[in-house]
Amino acid sequence: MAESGRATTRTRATLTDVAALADVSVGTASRALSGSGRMRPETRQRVLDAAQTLGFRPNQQAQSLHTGRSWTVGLMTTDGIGRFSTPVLLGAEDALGAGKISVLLCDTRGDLIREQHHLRNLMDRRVDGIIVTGRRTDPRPPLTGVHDDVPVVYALSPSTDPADISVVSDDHQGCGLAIDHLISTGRTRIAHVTGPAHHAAASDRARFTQEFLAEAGLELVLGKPHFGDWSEAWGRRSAQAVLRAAPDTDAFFCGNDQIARGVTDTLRESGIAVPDDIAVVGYDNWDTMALAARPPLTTIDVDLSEIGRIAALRLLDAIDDKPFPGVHSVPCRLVVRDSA
Amino acid sequence: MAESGRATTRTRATLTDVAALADVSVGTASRALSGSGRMRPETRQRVLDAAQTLGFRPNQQAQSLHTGRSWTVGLMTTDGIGRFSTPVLLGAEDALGAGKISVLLCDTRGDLIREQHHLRNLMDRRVDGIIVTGRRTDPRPPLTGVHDDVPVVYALSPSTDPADISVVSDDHQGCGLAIDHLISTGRTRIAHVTGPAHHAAASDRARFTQEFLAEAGLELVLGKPHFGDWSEAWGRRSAQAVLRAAPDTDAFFCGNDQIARGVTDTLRESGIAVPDDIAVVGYDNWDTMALAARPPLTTIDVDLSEIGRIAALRLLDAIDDKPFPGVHSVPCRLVVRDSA
DNA sequence: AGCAAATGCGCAAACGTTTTTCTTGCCGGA
DNA sequence: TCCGGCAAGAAAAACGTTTGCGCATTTGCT
Repeated sequence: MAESGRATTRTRATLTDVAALADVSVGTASRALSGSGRMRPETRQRVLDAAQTLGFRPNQQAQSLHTGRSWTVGLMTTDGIGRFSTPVLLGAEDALGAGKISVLLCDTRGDLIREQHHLRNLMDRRVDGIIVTGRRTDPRPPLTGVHDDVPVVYALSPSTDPADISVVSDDHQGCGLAIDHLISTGRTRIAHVTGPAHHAAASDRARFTQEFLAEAGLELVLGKPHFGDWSEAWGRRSAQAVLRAAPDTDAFFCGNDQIARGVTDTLRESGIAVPDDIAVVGYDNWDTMALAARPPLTTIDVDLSEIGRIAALRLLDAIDDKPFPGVHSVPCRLVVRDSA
Repeated sequence: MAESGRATTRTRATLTDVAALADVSVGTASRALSGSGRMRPETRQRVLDAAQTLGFRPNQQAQSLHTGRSWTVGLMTTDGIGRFSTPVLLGAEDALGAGKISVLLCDTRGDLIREQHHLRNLMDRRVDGIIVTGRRTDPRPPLTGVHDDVPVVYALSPSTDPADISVVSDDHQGCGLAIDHLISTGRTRIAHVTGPAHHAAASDRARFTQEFLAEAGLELVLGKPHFGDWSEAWGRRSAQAVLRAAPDTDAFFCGNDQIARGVTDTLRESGIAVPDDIAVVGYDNWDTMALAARPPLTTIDVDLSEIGRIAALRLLDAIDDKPFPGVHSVPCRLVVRDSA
């Protein structure tokens, strides 16, 4: 690489160098730097100075080899690093990086072979723990081949094994926020448009929505949720269909922001005022969608980075031999903008 | 973690264990497994069998400590892990993971303190190299404090130091694709709407666009590019302004897909047919935008994951002591959909 | 003054590999 | 018979730390 100017040292100083310069043994140097052990303040200072002048930084690999801790966790994301895993990942990285733990990124692209490959790699590197995250909220089978003493936390997609540690979004509470908001602003004829029924994120939210409505003595417009896909196009189409079949609808609660945006587009183009005539609530609080919609969407923020953060904290607990098994739910927040 | 069923071994087998089981010395065991050194085939087989039955996997930390290579590279992303860095990151991870190299993820959130913190961490971990990526295409100052023998590759945002290794998108060629396409489909009154003038991505593309038009004996509608921000709202507003001032405009070339989408929305709502009356070309090929627009956008694909891949390959070269300094441009692709 | 206790620090083992050097036994050739 | 050469594998050094143990030297107490 051999650029001239900006470099620091040509060969890195080792503890032996420091010890030599301070005229003590390596053991003493080590203790001086770690602050442990008893020694004359003057000696300690001499070591500190030596380390300073040599720009000494301990070799993590050597430390890890000795202590058995790598100060590293694996972050497996099962589908690319999409819109959902990214904030989770960042939340985790943030919480872990605050300590001296680094994150090894592994993307399996949903491929089991790749997952195994990465997993072996992580084991070989003696990671202290693993966080697994996926795009879907559907439960996933637990990782296989993880060594006993390496804890695993599942984020976003819980493990199918309830004895594992999982951190998920509280869809139930999220739907409650949305429905409460709509009802408290006087809406009673509420439609629910969402993604494919075979996605947990769609079917769960639909079920919760109906439960909350039932508690208020209401039921969905047309009696049932509208399953489709997560796209704007589906939002546009379903809005048309609902308007035709139930013109007195006064609110749409949508399974995600893209659908919600599609719905608002159809409404606007049909000359229906949002939220005056019909209110629209989205889900996810995906900025680019929610803010660009006309009007900007009132929506449920899933707080993905908080999920990542909690997952990291639970992992740290488990690494520290104080695991909290089970499913941990992270509450959502209602973000009120102009659409409801 | 103490689940019962799925585990493998309670304590991991070490090379010493393998050697003991095979009744050879550790040195011999090591050579048997690495395939180097001469020995009786029978002995080698005995070691292989022992390793197999014990499920032996070499401890990477120990290997690294000895060989001085960590088989690890740092991936520093300077602003969250946004829409731009993510594909770059994945491309890099893919190219590196193909070997046995793992990726350490560091997010600086644009904070210099954090950058230094992460950098020290990476140095302490003896990474073999570093890839730096940012959201903007503006050049960035080189990393400071990197040890001499650790190569760095800058992806997406080039380093201001031309002696560094940078991999960027070929904006010049990309603009050429767009303008060629528009001209070859008979457009001559082309407007350019883009982001803030102080973003290289905006000013560069604007300049290149004008150059290509000039080559064809044309110039921009209203004589100059329209700088604003990267939002749909700006796309909508500027489209209105352009239509008012230059009603004979027959094409919009936009600095990104969000602006392009805003433009198409305004056109559609003004009763102007896209692309029959006016063509629209975006930039970035951001699926969620380009596909959801009406009509779906013809746009320039920046091939971010290829940038990541190339960056990884250049880094491997440099790690291998065969660096190719300078700026490497990755060509864009024209994706033709329905808007032009 | 004399002895126990405390202090300061060096020595060496250990972590799990790889690699170099050294030992042993065997064979063939003079 | 003796020795050179060679093959197979053992032993040991090395990578850079941390840490238990023990040896001096100092301190404190009678």
